[in-house]
Amino acid sequence: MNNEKAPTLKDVTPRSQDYSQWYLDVVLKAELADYGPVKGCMVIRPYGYAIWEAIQAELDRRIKATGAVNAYFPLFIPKSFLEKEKEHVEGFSPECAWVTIGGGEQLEEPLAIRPTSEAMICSMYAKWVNSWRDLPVLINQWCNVVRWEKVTRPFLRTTEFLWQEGHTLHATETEAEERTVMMLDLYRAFVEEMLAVPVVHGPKSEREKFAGAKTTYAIEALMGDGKALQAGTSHNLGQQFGKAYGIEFLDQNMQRTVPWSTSWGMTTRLIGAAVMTHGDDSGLILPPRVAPIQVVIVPIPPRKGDWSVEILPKAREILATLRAAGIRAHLDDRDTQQPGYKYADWEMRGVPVRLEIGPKDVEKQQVVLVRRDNRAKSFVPMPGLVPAASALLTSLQGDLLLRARRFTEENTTRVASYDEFKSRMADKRGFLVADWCRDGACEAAIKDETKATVRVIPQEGEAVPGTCVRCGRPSPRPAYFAQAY
RNA sequence: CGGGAUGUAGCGCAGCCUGGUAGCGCACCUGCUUGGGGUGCAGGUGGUCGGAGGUUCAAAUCCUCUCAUCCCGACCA
Repeated sequence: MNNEKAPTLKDVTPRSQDYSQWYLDVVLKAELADYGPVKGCMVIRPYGYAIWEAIQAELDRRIKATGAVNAYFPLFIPKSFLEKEKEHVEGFSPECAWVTIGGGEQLEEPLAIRPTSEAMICSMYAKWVNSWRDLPVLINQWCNVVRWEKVTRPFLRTTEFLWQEGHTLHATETEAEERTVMMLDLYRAFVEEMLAVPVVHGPKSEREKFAGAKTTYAIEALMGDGKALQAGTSHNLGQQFGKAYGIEFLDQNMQRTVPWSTSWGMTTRLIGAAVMTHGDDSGLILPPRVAPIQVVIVPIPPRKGDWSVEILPKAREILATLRAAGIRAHLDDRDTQQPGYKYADWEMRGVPVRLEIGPKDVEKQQVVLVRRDNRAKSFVPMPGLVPAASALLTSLQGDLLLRARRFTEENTTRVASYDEFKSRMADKRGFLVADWCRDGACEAAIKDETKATVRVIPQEGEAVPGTCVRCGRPSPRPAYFAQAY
């Protein structure tokens, strides 16, 4: 049952009114992050960092399950290292931060603060790899990187951000391509299962690919305002980096061979993706699997007398029971706030399930459970609490994905004419599925005229050739277009 | 990096035009009260007015520069 109407948080801009202001409001007021003293550098506060930790824990587990291991490489990259791969340096130099002074003295060679670690890691690989027996190399790193961005937004685009970057070397081109696609699929599954964010996936256009890559694959999610957000990338780097950094191995035929490499990463941007995908006018809605608090217990004091006599002990007992069952629970025992205030407060923070325990419930040996997404209320007998709470969390997780998927589908449109493309992009935006000739000039013109870019070119299913929505030349299969974050 | 806006207490704002030693609401602290959707009352704490320089007897207020944030455009996880 759906109870009271959503009380609008008086301090959060309604999502329907101003999406981007709403986003900033909830990120700040739910205490996920705060602005630091340097432009584009945010502080990730404990509540936001706990989400990142949940993401890290599971993503790390899944990455290791593919055979990769973790390592750590230096933050500083000598200028000459970065310059070895031409396309790569051209792509990244505009957003590089440089250290030129150390210990009070001018450095002989400037050091880049890593914008990504291909240069550093490949240089080390050149020392470590000699034989086909050394392959594959499958290393992942969790770290921070810095990219000097002009326009920044908390989590979505910050000057410094946290991520994982995997870097692999393979003896064959096929194996590298398999790895690239495998990691993309791992990312897709992770984002859908953990963050309940549905994505489209496939290779990028030439124009949108990673600097120096042969092919870039990406997952892209559609946000509530109809703009697409790149949520993860996996690059097939071919032999480019191997050649540039002098990596060679002796293969089984005693031939000196340059290995094929890949790299793949996901970032703290995922937190922004989850916020934008699921939130509502009352604030955040966190997917249970990454929510720092899955169940918040709000004790209701008796009309007369002391809540510490009966209510609080019961609430503590419930807290212990839930925690023992592996549910991340929190007891809000602040006696300075009213229950109603606490409801609004925890809703704003996106806690998936609220548990109310008051005099009436103690009497009836029950608790009240309320879902964050639709505020549906259920009365649960105390003995069945753990299974009921678990089931509620599970179904909420599933429903969030379904709801987001429905939204994405409803805002994905197959367009046949450029007029339709333009009017649609000027109006509701969303994903537009359109045939495209693969010509970069045409792509650039589309961006000029509609602000939309090629997000991915999905490969599954039969290729149905068509004609380019803009110029009419042949198109092997349609691409997904959207305005991007 | 261009165009626009903003910056005064933790948050939201007034004061600036017309210079004269800083105010309101919320939050916070104390006490009582209240408690199943943001209780109420009373009393209190807190600000070198984003920063630097200038004009002036005197600057939150006028001038210059600078930094940050937001919005709109060109480049990017």
